[in-house]
Amino acid sequence: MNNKNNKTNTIELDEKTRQFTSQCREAGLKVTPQRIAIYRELLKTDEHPSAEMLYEKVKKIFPSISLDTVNRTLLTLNEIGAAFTVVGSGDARRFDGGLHEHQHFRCVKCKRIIDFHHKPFDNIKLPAEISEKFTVLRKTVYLEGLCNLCG
Amino acid sequence: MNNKNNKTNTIELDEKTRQFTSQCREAGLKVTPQRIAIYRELLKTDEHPSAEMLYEKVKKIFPSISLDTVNRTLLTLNEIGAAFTVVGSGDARRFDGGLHEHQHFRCVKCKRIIDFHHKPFDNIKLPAEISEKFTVLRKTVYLEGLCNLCG
DNA sequence: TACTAAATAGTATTTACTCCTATTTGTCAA
DNA sequence: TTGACAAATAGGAGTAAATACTATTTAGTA
Repeated sequence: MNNKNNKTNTIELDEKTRQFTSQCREAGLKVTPQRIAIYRELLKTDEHPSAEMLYEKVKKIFPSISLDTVNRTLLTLNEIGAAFTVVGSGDARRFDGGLHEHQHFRCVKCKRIIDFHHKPFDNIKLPAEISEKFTVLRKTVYLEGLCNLCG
Repeated sequence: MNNKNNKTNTIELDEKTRQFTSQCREAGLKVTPQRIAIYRELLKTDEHPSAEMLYEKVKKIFPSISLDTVNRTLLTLNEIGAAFTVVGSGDARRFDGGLHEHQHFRCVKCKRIIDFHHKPFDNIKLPAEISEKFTVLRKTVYLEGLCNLCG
């Protein structure tokens, strides 16, 4: 292993880019240099960037690219499964009276957050690797998908 | 049971309000009617409201309340543990190249998202109650806390 | 009852994201 | 290879969410 963290090395990156190109064509998407650049910048980092963060990186390659293009492209990648949005990110902050132990299911379409309770999820055991290194304040099982009304 | 979902009935609500009052005083916070109203409106719903949603409700009681007050108050409640923010909500959308199966730890202070991988978390078994009712697209164990740099 | 620190109202600003439109470009078929 | 067309992009405008700022009000207390 000569690559730290989850970063992708050059050979892997080129291979992934080829796969990505096919994936675009299969999905009926055009293979634009901007799209490739955004994809590659995303793979090159392990910092889970926002659209804004990637925009700054891609701008070094395409100085005239717009933030909207970066954002739209990332959402498109998410749709074809070439990249993912970090679960739970990107929505307005929501609050919870939190009276009982429970877990959340979030509908990606209508954005409803629905409580459910499954006892085995109440006390998840963390690996020592994590609990030694970080102060874990909250741990939960989080589900996303389509609710009964949207599905 | 004559209360649907997680909604709190009147008796419970009054009891919770008393507890909340003590909790404020213990934390050195003033007990203002606005604060009480916000807290009670939060408990009365199971829709996991945003600050904006609660603002609309509380405005019926205090027509001149400001959105900022609602938002600040909710963040304060979260700090003293009288309410909770829904895990993962309230931040800019973040993306992930998602090359390998992994889970996320999010630092609440610096907002870094850190990957970790704990095999037992890869295939969580859902209760039938959920998988029958909803189309679950993603399921994950999500951790929040303080990272090694902020802790 | 009067003082003080904390909280609030109202407004302004910042940030994240989405929408709109004219222009450009990748793809496909002749 | 070229031309047509749908898709994608650039740039800017618009919208929503969250935060910051400041003058005023209020809860706690002595």
